[in-house]
Amino acid sequence: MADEPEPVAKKSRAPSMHDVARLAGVSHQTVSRVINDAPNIRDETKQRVLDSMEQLQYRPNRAARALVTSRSRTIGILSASRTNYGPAASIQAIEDAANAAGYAVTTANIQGFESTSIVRAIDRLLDQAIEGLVVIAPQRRTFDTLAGMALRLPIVTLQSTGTDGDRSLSVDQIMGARLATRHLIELGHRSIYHLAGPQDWIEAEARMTGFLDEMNAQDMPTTAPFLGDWTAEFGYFAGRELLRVRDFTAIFAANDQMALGLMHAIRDARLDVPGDISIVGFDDIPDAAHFWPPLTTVRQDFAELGRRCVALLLGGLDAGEQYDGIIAPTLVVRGSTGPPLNR
Amino acid sequence: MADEPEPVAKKSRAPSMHDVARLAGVSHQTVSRVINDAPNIRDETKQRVLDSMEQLQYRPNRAARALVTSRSRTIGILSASRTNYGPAASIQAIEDAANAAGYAVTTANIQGFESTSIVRAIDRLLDQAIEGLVVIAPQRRTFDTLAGMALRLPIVTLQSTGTDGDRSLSVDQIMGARLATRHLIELGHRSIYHLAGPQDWIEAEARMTGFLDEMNAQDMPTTAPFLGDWTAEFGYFAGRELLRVRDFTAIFAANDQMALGLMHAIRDARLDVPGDISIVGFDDIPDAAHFWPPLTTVRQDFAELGRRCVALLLGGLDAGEQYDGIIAPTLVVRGSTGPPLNR
DNA sequence: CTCATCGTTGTTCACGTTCACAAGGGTGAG
DNA sequence: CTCACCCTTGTGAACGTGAACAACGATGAG
Repeated sequence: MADEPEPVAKKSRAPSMHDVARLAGVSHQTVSRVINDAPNIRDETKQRVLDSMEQLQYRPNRAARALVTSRSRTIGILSASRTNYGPAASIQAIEDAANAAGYAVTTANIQGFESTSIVRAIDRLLDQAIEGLVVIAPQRRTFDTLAGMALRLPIVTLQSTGTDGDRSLSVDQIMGARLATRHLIELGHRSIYHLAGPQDWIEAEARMTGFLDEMNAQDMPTTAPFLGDWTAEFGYFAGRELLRVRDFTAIFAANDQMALGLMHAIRDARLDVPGDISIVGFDDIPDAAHFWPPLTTVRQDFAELGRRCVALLLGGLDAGEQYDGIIAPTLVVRGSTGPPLNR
Repeated sequence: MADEPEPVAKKSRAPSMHDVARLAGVSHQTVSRVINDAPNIRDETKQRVLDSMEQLQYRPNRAARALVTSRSRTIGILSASRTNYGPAASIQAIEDAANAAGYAVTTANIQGFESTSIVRAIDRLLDQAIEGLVVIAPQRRTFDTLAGMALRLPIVTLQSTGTDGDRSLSVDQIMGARLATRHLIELGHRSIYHLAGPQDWIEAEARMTGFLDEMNAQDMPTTAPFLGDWTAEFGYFAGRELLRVRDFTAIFAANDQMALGLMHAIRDARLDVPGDISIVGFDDIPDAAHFWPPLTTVRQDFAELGRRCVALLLGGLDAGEQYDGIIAPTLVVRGSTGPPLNR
């Protein structure tokens, strides 16, 4: 354990500001000024510092900076089911935008359904000293828990909650659902089912609301929606159930995966889509155009959503921007819908 | 801007160890010992500290800890195309496992195809002072760039690179491809095409190798594989191209999305899957069971992969475990394959 | 020529934690 | 009774950075 020679490298430690300063023949504060490009530095000095940084492969120590400024420059994302296309695309976009703004991103996933799992996830984010929180694809319970924790953080949610406390930003799910429903009605369908998302999910509720709103607006009789779990698997079994009665000519599924499962069940019953039954989905995942038949669905611009989300979060608390936080979805008509022919 | 009263709260600052220490009537060091549960603390003292922490809602300051220990307890993930199911599932699993071990995770995404983009992504991770790096779904170029940067970090890649420098862990892509190919041969197919992934991708190469190996092993003639881009869209157009000649009875696609596109093109040509043409995919994404027809494919256990990945990274450098880093994939036979009937 | 001012750079401290070491009190052996 | 030792706790320094303030030289006005 005696002192070792260590000819060139002084320590195995990463170079610090002081090392750069020494090499450049200035004080560490001057180096700091160069890094944060403060005004009033002589060009020649600045260049010398930059050269030294380059030569030493210097990297600012984020922890030290965070300590002294008490700013972590980190954004937290709280999400559920991040293997689904929508959340994944949103996370991606948020991360890109955050990085561009010099922020890092950490994510935490809600594992189960109990609220302890939610608390744990938020705890992990708080441990990271996040400066802002984005909530993706949430369930109502998430918000209740969040509200109960009384966080002192800017929070943006990617789905409108209806509550006023936090700012939200979302694709207008209700309008999307109305577009889908109206499309079916205009094709001549009179008996339309809705295969909804799970109870308690904000998005599922909004889509269901949109469906019921439009049906009522057009004086159409409605039946109670089926509650699903977003998976193709569930769509398949729901389809088999529904086909026992078959008192409908169209189904609006709350997402593309369930629509896929539905179509599977319908084909199994030797019925035709859209001849016997029309199907509309929601999300426009990349695969939807190649389902059989290609799926009519509602497109959400996840990337745009992510970008605006970060802008909202980092743009500070400039209110007023709060209410253009709604992005209009568009209907994409493909082969899975048509007039109710075989009846 | 005058001083405000602030009756109760001394500062708006978060409570620190000293605050806890003062409240509990001990020194900050004792608090530190409680947090890191060091031995030799009287139970009564410990409890008093815990109570104070609870009362003040104390949270350790990660930045301060990182500064003094020079350990960030953060793992970096470098990924490409994280909206795809495979990478997304892997990231999820890695994050869960890392969190369980008390580590945080940051991800960086390779945006384009130039190596500057790769360098930038790694730079962002290094700014976070990551202690280990996981590389997911990489292209060869990623590794070249990585090697050029000579990082002093433990690196684990989720796909075998063939190079010895870094430790890798992977589903055995070659074996998976052989399973798929053998299945087609055993069904009686003699002319089989391979729709491969993009050039330069490790996984794509491995699957192609597996395909060619098995074909050669069984003395089957092979044609040059088609190179795709993983998307259903490409699969669709590739299918249209291939069907102009139609000198084959089966196609092995390098992933499920391309297989989906292929089946779309085949139906458009009024041909039957599997009657006219059999299709095998790769990945077993959750939707694959509900494609039409349900897709025969190769299942990879992404979750297991992620778990082992973190174990490998954090388990330190205990060599010897290095070579059980291969997870066997399994073939899942569904409706998209059958004997070549209509010929 | 003198003094104020501005542009540039340096000095010192604080952030919240862990580490190395020291100090205090109790216990047991001789 | 005394001393050594262990258990428990405290003290001071250090990590790398940014903020506040000070200091220095040059410049320009009077």
